[in-house]
Amino acid sequence: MTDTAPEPRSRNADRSQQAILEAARDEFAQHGLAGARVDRIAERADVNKRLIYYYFGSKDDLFLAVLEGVYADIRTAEQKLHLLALSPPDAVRRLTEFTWDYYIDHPEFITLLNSANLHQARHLRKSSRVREMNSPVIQTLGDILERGRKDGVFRGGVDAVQLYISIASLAYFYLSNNHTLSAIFGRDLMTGKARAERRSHICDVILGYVLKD
Amino acid sequence: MTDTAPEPRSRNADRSQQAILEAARDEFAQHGLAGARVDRIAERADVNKRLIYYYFGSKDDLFLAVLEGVYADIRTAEQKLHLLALSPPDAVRRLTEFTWDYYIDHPEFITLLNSANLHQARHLRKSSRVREMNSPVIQTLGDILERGRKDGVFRGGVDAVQLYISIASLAYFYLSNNHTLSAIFGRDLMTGKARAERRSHICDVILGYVLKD
Amino acid sequence: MTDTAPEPRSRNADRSQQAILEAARDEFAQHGLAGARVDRIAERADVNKRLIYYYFGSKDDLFLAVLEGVYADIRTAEQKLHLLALSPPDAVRRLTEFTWDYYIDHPEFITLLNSANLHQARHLRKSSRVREMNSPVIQTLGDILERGRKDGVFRGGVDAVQLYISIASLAYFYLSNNHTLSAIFGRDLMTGKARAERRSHICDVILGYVLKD
Amino acid sequence: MTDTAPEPRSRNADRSQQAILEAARDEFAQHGLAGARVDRIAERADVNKRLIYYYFGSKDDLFLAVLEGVYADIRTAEQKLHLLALSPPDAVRRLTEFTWDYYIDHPEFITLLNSANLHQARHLRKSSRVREMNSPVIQTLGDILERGRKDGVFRGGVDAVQLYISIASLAYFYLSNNHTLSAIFGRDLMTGKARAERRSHICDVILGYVLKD
DNA sequence: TATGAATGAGCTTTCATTCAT
DNA sequence: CATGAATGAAAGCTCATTCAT
Repeated sequence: MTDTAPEPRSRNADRSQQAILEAARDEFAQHGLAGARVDRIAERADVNKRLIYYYFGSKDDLFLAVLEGVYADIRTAEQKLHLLALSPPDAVRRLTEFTWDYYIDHPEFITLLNSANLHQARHLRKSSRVREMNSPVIQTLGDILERGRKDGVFRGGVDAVQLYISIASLAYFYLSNNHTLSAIFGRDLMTGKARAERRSHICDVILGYVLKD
Repeated sequence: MTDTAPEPRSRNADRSQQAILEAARDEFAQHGLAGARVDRIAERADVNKRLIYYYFGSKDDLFLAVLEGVYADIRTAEQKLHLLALSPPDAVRRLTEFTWDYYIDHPEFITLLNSANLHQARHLRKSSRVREMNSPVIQTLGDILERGRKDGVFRGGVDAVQLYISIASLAYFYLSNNHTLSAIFGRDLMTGKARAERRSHICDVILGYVLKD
Repeated sequence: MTDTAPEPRSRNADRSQQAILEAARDEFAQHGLAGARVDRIAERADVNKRLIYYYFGSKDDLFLAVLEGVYADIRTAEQKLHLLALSPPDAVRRLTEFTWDYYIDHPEFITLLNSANLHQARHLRKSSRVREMNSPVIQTLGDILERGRKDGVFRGGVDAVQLYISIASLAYFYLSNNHTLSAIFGRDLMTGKARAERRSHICDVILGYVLKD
Repeated sequence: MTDTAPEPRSRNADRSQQAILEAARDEFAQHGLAGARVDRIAERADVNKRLIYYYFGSKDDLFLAVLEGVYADIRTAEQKLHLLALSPPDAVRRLTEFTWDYYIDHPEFITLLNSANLHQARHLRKSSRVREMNSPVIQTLGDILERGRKDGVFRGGVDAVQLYISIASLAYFYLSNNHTLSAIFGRDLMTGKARAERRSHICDVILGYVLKD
């Protein structure tokens, strides 16, 4: 009966929480954990600062909540890839392109992860939610590699975790460090052309590696 | 005879500046720019806090000085590789292994770069010194790729900058993000064994890519 | 019945702001802008130092708020003089005596103005409030001078602004510089007798000037 | 023989001291005692900061030295007026115009005096030199007033000290407070025309007062 | 559920001054 | 006579957090 019954009391509550989370995500992404300001988060979210503490307890806990959110988001997106419906080479390419595209579309993901790692992931280790979210794509990728090997198109002995990390590496580092790289190489790595070249290069590297000669 | 030249009057000055730089490098590496504390830097360097401002002007400028230092260090180390004395495949492997080993030996390099990028490299852009330090290894790598292609061992069409970034990517990301990755995959990525595997994997990926089938 | 209206929620806020303003006025008057200490202001006002920044933003802005306050005060007092109800000579004498008495009763006004001028009134120029407070007494004084001239008791060609400044000058300088003057002339200029003589002298000078022979 | 022999050792010493005094005078005039920076004084004087302490002991003592200097200067200038050679009205006018002109030419004099007074002249009271410099012009002015009265051109009962202070007041206040006055009256009081008008007005006021009807 | 007022601890930076040569 | 190196104390200001309603 009351399945779809809206709970009027919690409407604004949900909205406030959501607004805080989004504001916090942007603020943490932009300034890092230490550089982020609770005041600015309240301002961005257009809520009273006290409310942040009411809902999330502390700046650190809020940061954790943000991290859990962005992790859940990328897992959800991975889920929709349906890699098993593709041939092994296509699946690997698809995953590689998806990874790049996702980072491009969610630049905050990168700086948030960097912050988490600066603090030695002490936030994540506290979070059972994230550990349970353990990427199911690893299992899938393992299956694909195995099938490819059986089909005679993939080389053998490839560890799914290593490959998954490598795929992420090639996209992540370029975007995460684009400012210093651009400064050092004296060329803008974020023009449309440069990005297309990188995307293509990454696929070449990954497929050049997994494909049997 | 005058080998042991009389200590110049600025001897202690140099020592103080050096001590500050090292302490700052560690502090910034550990806590990021915003999280670093000038007090702690003074304590680590065993100098009066005021002296930091006397020599470096501000926290930001000190950060820049640290960045310039670590960049100079890695450039110096790259210079000693003598890649041109090796066959193209050996040279690429050597560069790849060097990159990994350097990051392993200088973990502070990674977090410092992350901090610099969080702030959109605004520090680096102010530094003509760094821009002039523009990696000469790129030129070398280009030559190697060209020679390998002529020898018929390397595929053609490989951009030296892209390859250089990819080599760095595969090492950097693993180390930079090892905390979150370890948490997510539920296994310690920094054991001796895991590191050896990664080192080997990276070489496989890079050589798998550049070598002609 | 509701005479003793319920304390509005901001009651304490107002009280705190007022306490800060008063404490700041005294501190700035005593030590000048640069010599004033925010810590001391907090102590004098018996509020947390942080609250000063919460309400006033910065030491400079607080100084401006103080200036606006003392200007508003003297304008209010001038308004109550009802000069137009007096004969021209009485009105001029009244204004002159009021000016002297006001400075005597509000010694902080003088040092605050000196501070403002040391900083080239950059605070005041930012304040539209003060500019709008443009002394209406000037208009009144102009009317009085004109009437006196028509009555044949005042000399002609007297500029109201010049006269107003001169009236202020004769009182202000004596009080502002009384310390150096006392030191140089080797006599205490602030005894009751000395003050009475000065008050009388000022009236003589001003009236000796405006009155027709 | 060696009457005019330069003392080489003290040449630079004198020059340094003089440079410091001038730099300090400007710095104190510009920023007040509390706002002045010893570093800036050293910079302005182009001497090592340590030298300031070597010669003057402390910031406070340096300020006193500056004060003594500017007092000596104005006394010297007054001495050259030869007021006794003039008719009483001319002498009074001459002194009035001199006072105005001197303040115009030495704006630092005004802010320095304000600073001294802010600190309740505690510096001056320590200085026997200044007390001994007790303005001899007072004596002269007294004589002039007496002669004028005997001549039947001046009113009687005029106190020389009061008159001297009034002459100074009318010039000093206008210049000292010109920034706030300009802001309030919304007109620039320092244009050439405005200054000429003030100069003339001051003479009118003083002579209007002392001259017998 | 929501909020304006308030705070203690600590931040970066400044400053007059002294040390050592 | 002159100076670069160094410092203790304290300045203005910030920040995450809590109180009171």
